Amino acid sequence: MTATLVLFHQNLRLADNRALAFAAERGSVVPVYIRDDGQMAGRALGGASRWWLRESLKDMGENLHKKGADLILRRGETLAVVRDLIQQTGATAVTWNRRYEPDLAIRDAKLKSALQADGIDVQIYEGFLLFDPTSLRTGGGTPFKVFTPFSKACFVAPPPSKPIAAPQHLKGIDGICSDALDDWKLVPRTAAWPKTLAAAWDVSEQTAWKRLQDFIAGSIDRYHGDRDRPDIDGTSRLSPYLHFGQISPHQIWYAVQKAAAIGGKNSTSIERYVLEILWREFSWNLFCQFPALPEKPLVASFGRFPWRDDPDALKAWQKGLTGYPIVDAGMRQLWQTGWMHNRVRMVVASFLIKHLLLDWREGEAWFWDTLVDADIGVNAASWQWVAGCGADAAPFFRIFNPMLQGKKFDPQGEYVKLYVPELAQLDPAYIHEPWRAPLDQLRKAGIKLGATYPLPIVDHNTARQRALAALASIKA
DNA sequence: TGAAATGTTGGGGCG
DNA sequence: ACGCCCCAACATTTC
Repeated sequence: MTATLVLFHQNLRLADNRALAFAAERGSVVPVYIRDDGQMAGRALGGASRWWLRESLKDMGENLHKKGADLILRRGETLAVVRDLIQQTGATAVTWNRRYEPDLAIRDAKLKSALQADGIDVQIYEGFLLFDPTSLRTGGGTPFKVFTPFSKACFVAPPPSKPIAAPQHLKGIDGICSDALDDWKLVPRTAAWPKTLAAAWDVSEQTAWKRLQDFIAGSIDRYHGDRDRPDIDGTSRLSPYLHFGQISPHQIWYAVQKAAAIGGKNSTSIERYVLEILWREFSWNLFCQFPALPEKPLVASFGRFPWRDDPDALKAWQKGLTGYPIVDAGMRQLWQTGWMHNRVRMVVASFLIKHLLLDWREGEAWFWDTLVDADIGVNAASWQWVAGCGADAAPFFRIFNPMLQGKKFDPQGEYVKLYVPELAQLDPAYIHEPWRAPLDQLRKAGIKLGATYPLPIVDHNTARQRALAALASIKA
């Protein structure tokens, strides 16, 4: 029997894991998660992600143990750790699922050649993305910068590989020492956070799969209409599982395709959902082509955009104290649950950038820290999209009106009431613009604007004009 | 995967 | 019957 090291990064699952399957077939399996702080590329794991990672490793460790192999946790420089483990286990092969972050891909390529020079067999498998970002190109051979043709190219590309089952059994190796997960202190910075996150999420591979099945059996049929409604549980909420790999996009792709083939579901809804999965692919495609995506606006003129410096406004946004209920509800949902509904993400992002004129990178950094689904490629591409400086972006002048967005997508104010409880007693007619409510209505609802709930930190019309003027200033 | 400003049309009230 | 105004409803343009 020959031993194989399986390096886990983001594909933290047993099913549809080709690296793990390769190792299992080959002989003994040594599953390893290496915490290499030198590989953070200047960006440490966000707070919510630390919590999710800890839960993921716990769950996957248990699942691996049940199959017969114990997960080894190590901290240190990757090559050194791998060489040490090779020596201890006699492993003759190392395998992992491919990483796409441009700088990590370079590191992995170096690791591969270093190990090969040691005489080790190295196998790298796909898993995180459906389509190889380097292979999808426009007719002219350039990277896609527009979503629609990109998605069309996906549908005519060679189909993604079909998901495979988890190995039946794993043959482990005893006596390899591992760090204790608790010693890694993968905890967010506030003590209360893990509790609220744990109340919102059950982090396991099994849950991810069940969530997908439930979604396909239920709300995917109404996805087209409900996906924009934060007051309705109309989305799959798979994003964090997809980021950490409790589920693979391949599993989603084929499960949805199967449901479509069986029929009986609203086909517009199914297509819409698949397109959302492809937005994730598109984002990573962009990130692979433009490694500076998280830092640098794709549209060069935005390099001279007159962003304001206003720590108080930033803080008000982060805490959900802007005085605009739909914005505050979103920011508080984020803080409490590590997740925010997609429609509201667009609204709060537009508000930060356009109403407050704060740099989209400030928002990106906050999302990175607080989202359990924080994903560098998706986060960067999406913030640039809202800011109007990204690929196929919403034009900058598309400024969301928070009152209209609230009325349109949270018509009864149920979403606002849930996350902004100080407004819960207010007549729904005024819930998205409490400053317009008659005084007696406010009194009846126990609201004193400026005391129990803030007045708007900026006036909508004034802010809108200011944003348009700022845009004009960078033109030509 | 906007919103606001501006333009156009057509019905109805009314002198 | 006619012109005029008002204005909602819709369309187009502009930001």
